[in-house]
Amino acid sequence: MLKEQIKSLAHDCDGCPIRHRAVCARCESDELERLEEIKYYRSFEAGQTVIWSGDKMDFVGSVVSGIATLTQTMEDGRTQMVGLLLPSDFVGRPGREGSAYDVVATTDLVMCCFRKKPFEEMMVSTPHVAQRLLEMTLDELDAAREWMLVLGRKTAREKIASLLSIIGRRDASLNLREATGAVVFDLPLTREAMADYLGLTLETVSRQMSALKRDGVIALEGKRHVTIPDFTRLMDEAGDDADGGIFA
Amino acid sequence: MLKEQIKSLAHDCDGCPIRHRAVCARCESDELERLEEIKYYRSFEAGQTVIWSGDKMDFVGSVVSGIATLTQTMEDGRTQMVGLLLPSDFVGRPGREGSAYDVVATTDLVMCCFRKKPFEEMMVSTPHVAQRLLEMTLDELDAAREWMLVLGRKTAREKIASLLSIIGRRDASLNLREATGAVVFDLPLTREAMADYLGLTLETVSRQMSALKRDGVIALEGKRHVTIPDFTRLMDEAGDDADGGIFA
DNA sequence: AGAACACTTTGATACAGATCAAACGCGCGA
DNA sequence: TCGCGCGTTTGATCTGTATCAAAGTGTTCT
Repeated sequence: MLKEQIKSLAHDCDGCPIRHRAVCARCESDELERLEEIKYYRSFEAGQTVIWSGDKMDFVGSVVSGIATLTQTMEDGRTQMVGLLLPSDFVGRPGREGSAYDVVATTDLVMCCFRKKPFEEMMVSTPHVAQRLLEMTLDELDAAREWMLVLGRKTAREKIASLLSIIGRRDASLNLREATGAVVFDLPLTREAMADYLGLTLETVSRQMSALKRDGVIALEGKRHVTIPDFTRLMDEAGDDADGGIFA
Repeated sequence: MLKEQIKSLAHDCDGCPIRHRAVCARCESDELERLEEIKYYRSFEAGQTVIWSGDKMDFVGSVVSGIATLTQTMEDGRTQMVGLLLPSDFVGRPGREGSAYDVVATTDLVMCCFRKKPFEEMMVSTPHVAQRLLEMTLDELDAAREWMLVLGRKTAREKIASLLSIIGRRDASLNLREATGAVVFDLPLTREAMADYLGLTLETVSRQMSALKRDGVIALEGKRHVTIPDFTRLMDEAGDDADGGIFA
């Protein structure tokens, strides 16, 4: 059924779900035509590795649907997630041969790819692509730095609350909000992936999830379906300034 | 004497020490002239705050000499360094009003500034500036992600070794290498700043520095002058793949 | 239905690094 | 010269999270 998804959106940027948020967001229709010429879709199943760290990357691209992770691993197996790729996020670095990270599909994944060489040429000739990529890279850098504060200075409980608030914020801005004001979403990550994100062990993640549930900060249905009755309370637990930008 | 420094390099990009590495690196001479028109120098003393988090930033700019830090602080005072700014590094984000971080001069500091509005206009009209800024931002993102692995997964000893190896690598590539092959440099950071960089307490930093010294991984003269007799050994202690790219 | 498997929860214990506390060294101004 | 202050070191103790271990849940395959 992945193949079906691909067929359904093949070669039509106008109907593309990420048209207005990805690298191509700023492109005029003539620029878009040039991109269409060099683009192609690839799909990956949940768990599949998209790129191995160190491998030569001959393409760059955008996540169209699904979720992928960027991880770094030490020789002894310790691993740290360094990026969480959601639809519209960009993968790969123009001007670098190999990937510095493992890219792994967390869910079934569809990517819109461009061969690297032609894309790099477009970067020079099409300022709108380069502009948008700069903007996206700056956003990613901001996110990485916020994450550094989480990794370096927050307690396990605060880390979990921070992660839930990041995911909840994103989902709230797009779709799922209950009439009551509660935020509801499905966790796209296993306990182990959450641990890799936060620099914890999966046991600690599990314990802190149980604790947040016991304290009424979150409600769980099954292991993955999360309800946040009071988002401000969650932000509080995350140690973030509760300036509540989301609910403005 | 800061004023003297400023005078000595005022308005002459050709003699600028960061000419070939900063945002202006790719500029042709006509583009450089346009930059010269909107640039001005500012100097800061060690310890001075360049920008407060949340403040409106009406300029962007490059570090010409000295060192500055980017830090984030929680309400209760926990702080995490999220960037270490060396000569040629860029400060500020085109397209954002306020700064998300405190920028503090760690040593006496000279910056080459551009008023934000004209600089943003140049970003559009001068592709070489935008191209170079993208490249630099991607490098910073890579550095931030390497740092995330350090913060999330490394032990205190590995963290210290990682920091020393980062500073040592930079200095080794520029200048100070002994005939013996040893790397020698002055630490530009206090123990407290190192702790903020690494997500540790200053006591732990001090203890691990003592331990590395005791074990012969580093030698100290005074508190700040560091000698690394065997860089590969240090990389080992940092838990990094000792693929020794520096000494290639 | 039952077995096999992946993911998760919970418990007992160990330990790295935090915290609290004291003292050291050194440059600087009086 | 003294003494003050800042950065640093070192010591004693505490604690949050990792580690080791076992059992629970739910899903897929036969």
